[in-house]
Amino acid sequence: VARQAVLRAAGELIEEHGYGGLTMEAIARQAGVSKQTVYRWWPSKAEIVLEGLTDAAAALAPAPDSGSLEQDVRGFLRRTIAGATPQVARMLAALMAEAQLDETFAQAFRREFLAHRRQVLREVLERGRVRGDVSANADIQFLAELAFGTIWYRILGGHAPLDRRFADKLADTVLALAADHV
Amino acid sequence: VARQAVLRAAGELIEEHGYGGLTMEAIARQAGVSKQTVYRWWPSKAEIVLEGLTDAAAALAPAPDSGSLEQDVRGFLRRTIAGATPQVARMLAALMAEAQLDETFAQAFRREFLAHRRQVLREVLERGRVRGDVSANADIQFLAELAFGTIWYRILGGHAPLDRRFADKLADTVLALAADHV
Amino acid sequence: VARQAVLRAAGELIEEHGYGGLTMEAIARQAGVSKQTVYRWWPSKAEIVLEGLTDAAAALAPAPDSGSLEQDVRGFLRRTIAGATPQVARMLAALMAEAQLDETFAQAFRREFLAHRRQVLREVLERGRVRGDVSANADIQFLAELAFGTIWYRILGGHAPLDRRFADKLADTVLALAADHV
Amino acid sequence: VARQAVLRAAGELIEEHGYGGLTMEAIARQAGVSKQTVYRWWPSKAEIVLEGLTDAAAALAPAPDSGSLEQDVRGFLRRTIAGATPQVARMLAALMAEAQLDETFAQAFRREFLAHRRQVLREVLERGRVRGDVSANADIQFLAELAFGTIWYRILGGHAPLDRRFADKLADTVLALAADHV
DNA sequence: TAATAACCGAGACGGTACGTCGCGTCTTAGG
DNA sequence: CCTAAGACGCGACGTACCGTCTCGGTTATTA
Repeated sequence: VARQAVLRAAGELIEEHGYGGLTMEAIARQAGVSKQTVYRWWPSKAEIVLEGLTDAAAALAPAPDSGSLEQDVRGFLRRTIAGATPQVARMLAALMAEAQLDETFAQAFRREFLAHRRQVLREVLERGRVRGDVSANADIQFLAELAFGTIWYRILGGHAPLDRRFADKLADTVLALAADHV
Repeated sequence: VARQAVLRAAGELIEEHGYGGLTMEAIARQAGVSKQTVYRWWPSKAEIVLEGLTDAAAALAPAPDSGSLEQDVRGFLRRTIAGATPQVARMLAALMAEAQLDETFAQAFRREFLAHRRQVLREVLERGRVRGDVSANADIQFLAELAFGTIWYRILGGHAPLDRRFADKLADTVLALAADHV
Repeated sequence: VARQAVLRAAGELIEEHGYGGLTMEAIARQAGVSKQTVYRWWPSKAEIVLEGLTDAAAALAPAPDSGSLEQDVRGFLRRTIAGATPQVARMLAALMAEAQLDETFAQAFRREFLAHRRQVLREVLERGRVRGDVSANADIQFLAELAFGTIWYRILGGHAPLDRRFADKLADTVLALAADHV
Repeated sequence: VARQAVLRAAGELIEEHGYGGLTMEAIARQAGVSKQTVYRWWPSKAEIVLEGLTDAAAALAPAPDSGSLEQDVRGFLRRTIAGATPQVARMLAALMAEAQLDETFAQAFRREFLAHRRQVLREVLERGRVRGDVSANADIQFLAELAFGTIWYRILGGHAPLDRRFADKLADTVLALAADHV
């Protein structure tokens, strides 16, 4: 349907002008669709971007239990960071920005996106704790914040790349702290 | 002059309606000042908020050399986080959001604010390295990202408080990683 | 549509505050219409007034051939002057003023309004010349200027009424000069 | 003093951008004078233009009694029209426009300028009446309106030059009507 | 010779209107 | 029925002038 055209148009426009230059009018124009149609399916441009991103992120969602904490954590962070291609990173930054501006969207975004991602990592670490690979002292909630915080900081700061080296260094750090070599 | 009134008005309006509800018109109205006057001194609302914040942040700027790495790091993070009162945190979140929307402001903000803050922490750690309190293996740049990333994540996510417990846990973590007990 | 409301509002505001107090903002407000809508249909307030006036002037446009020069001239001037009610006169004055201020509008106004009105009177006199009621010596172009000049002078000067006595005196004068009793 | 600079600047700016593009700010800037100084001496731009014009018009003011009606009338109209150089004509048009926009200025302008000029011509014709060169039937007030109306029409319409031919034709017309060869 | 006043430039200031842009809602016509 | 096309009320944008208001820095007397 026209939904695809809208999502594609939104992606192209973000690529071109950044989220700041993104407007419902422009999306409709670019998609060759009437504004009414856009509003029929999404309440705000943030939701459009969120859906576009969800599609792209569908691949990296699963956090399978490989039996090894290290492999689980490293795999999760690698997949997470690999998924944050420049285009996706821009969209994520846009959503985080929007969440600061629009309290309604903020609640949805924090609850359904940020908390959910933390939850996945926490579950990985919980499994590790059951197996004894995570120290009883380790604050799993804090470790999840630490990991995602560092990732988001690069996404938003744009001062360094989101590459595999970064993913591995982050994994090393999380694993070391989880093992409570601290 | 009228500058004070504008800064105060901006603070009040952010408090009241959030940054999303902040407009140049509203600032001018609230401050009892003409729009022209606002534009005379600041090119965008982000710059107003930035200046308001800079004033508030002037106090926590110094990172004195206490002779002890732990004291320096803990003190720096405590002061940083203590400075991020709810009101200040909202402003910081607003600026980070604006930086995602306005490439011009982004450059100024990233360079002059984010990079500068990292730099202060890096210098603390460099001093520790000279004294031998920081391992040669430790990646100081990464540690700074880790610390600020985690702080920003709480600022932007709003899911947990920016309190002294948090500051201390973060300090513990950074110090452990710096000492390379990993 | 909203066009009618705009034209009516413009008329009312001119009536109330004069053309000097007429603004696009006020027109939009008075008409209960958005500024965008006003600008969608007219490039300037002068064009709005011009259209409002054209509507009002539609009635007095025809200059029928009655077979008698005197009847044609007298009829034309009577209808022209009768059409310049105080309200219409104020609008005409406003347009003439605007034409002095806005060169773009001036060209349209002079060509499409002033020249056109002169043309109608000239045609009446040309018909009279063919019938021999207008002397070969008479300068028809000049007579048209004379007639409209005198009318406009009263419109702009506001020192004397635009009544039937005036129309008839003007008609007498034009006819006498046309007959070259001079 | 600075008054001269202001008057000169106003003239230049009208020449360049027309009265519509004339602003107090621009006059002050062009004259190298502060706005305060401009406001110290004139309440509005119309008054500045009026003064500039009065200076230029000082020469053509007198309407001497030559003893001959024809010479008086022809001389008066020739001098009047010769005084309306393109630059002066633009200023006159500007003032007439301003009078339509600003009721306060309108009263001054109509009373002190328009009425006064008509008065001069009426006096010429009155002298002619005393001498018997003007018919008892002639409406002197109307003749003055006719003459000035036609002149103003050319000034405002800009469709034909204000030259000596025009002045003479107008004089012929007024004289013929005055003599009541009608 | 100094003080004192008149005048000046510079420009900040509170306002109002400008003309444009995007919002989200609505109506209309057509496939 | 879903769509494109786009008019519409709304409200913020950033700019231009308005007329008023200090603020210092001349000149040009007057004491």
